[in-house]
Amino acid sequence: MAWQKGGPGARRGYHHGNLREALIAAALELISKKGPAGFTFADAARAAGVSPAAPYRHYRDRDALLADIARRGFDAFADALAKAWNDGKPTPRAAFERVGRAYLDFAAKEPAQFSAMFESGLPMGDHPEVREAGERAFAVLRQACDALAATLPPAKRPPSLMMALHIWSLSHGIAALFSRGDAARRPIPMSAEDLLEAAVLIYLDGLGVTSDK
Amino acid sequence: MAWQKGGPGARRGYHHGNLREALIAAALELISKKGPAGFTFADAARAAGVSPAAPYRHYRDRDALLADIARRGFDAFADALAKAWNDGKPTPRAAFERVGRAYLDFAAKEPAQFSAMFESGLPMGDHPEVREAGERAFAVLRQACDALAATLPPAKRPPSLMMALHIWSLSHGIAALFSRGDAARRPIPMSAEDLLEAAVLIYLDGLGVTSDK
DNA sequence: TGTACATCAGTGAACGCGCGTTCACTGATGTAC
DNA sequence: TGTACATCAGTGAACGCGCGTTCACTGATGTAC
Repeated sequence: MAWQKGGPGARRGYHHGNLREALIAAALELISKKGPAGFTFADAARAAGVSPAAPYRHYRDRDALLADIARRGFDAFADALAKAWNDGKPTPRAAFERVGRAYLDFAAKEPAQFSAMFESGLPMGDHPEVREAGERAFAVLRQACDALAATLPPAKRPPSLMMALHIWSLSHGIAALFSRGDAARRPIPMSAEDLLEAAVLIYLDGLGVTSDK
Repeated sequence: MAWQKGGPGARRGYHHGNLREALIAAALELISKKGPAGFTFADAARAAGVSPAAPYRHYRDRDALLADIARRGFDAFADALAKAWNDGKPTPRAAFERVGRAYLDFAAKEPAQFSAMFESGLPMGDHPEVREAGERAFAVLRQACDALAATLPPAKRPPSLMMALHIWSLSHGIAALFSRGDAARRPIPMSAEDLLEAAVLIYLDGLGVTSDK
């Protein structure tokens, strides 16, 4: 909760000072409680403690707010994946595992952003900046796959785009079904992280990536 | 469109005769256009050509209608998967591939039902019959994994529950990201079916299931 | 085969409610001189 | 350092709208005798 300067006790006056951020925080809170369809523009305004007309100073409509949340979510997601990848150190293989886990971590720790990113139903065509942010996140994964594929002899080297799509799908499926933090989650007798780790292990074995690489 | 007896020209009178089915059909139509959150009880009534009060004769509220759709979706899904499995004939391996493709087929051909099943945000706790139908569908996949695992020597045999969760997650991820029929779909340079087939191939290689089995 | 009656599955009018949105406004802030 | 003024970011009242839901009702159907 980063309010404006002045510390926690400093209550705002007529001007909120940070309404944009406050609206986003409020929307995330509401999304995590009731899903991406479960909040209204008026709800967000109420939660931020302003009049229902105030949000219009910052967003054209509810979809614009949701799109902004999704875009920021993808940016944070890309950052988290890039940090986990850490240029493939110490080995591409070890770093790769970290990327997969970072995917689940994000879904588990930021279910609201995750929802906004993947389940908001925003038409991608209407929000190119969201799609582009999503592509940046995917590019990190793609890069990791490139590096990992490069450890294989050329004859056995799989297309890194396909690899990336596989890992993305697998991670996304696990996250969507088992790792999210809300009521739609389905219970399983193991952790989502372990489930993904085992799957990636098997998948890489199938590709011929040796474990000690 | 199975109306009541009498053929296409037979217009109903005061009684609709098949309102329950008509409401479901209308809701599916609306879901496929605007997502599972994109329709109201009144919308469904209007689309079915009845007064806004009529649906209350059949469903307590909108969620009950949505849950019924999800339950029927899972039932149809389980049937489709079971049909694809076909008792593992001619070989477990070949049948297994069919099951995966059936998963994608369902998502592609019935995006509205798929949405209602996985993205409606219905709390599973409030709708046990939906959860149970989902479990029946999963059981088909589990059975297929059992049969496939049994072709491996006991020492190398993976837990079939884990296998089933892997394949389910992978299929679901691909379906959710690339195979659905709506605007949220992301474009990729290959078909979802081919993507899944390649992933399953690699995954099974990793497990040591030989292709000719 | 008729008829009386119970039940079912609709109607349509009405209601309260909250949402989205607009509007003229005004307090707070920044800046030119 | 003061002051006048433009701009920004809020207010709060108002509006039309459609939704969810209830209600007394009524047409259609099924059934007992």
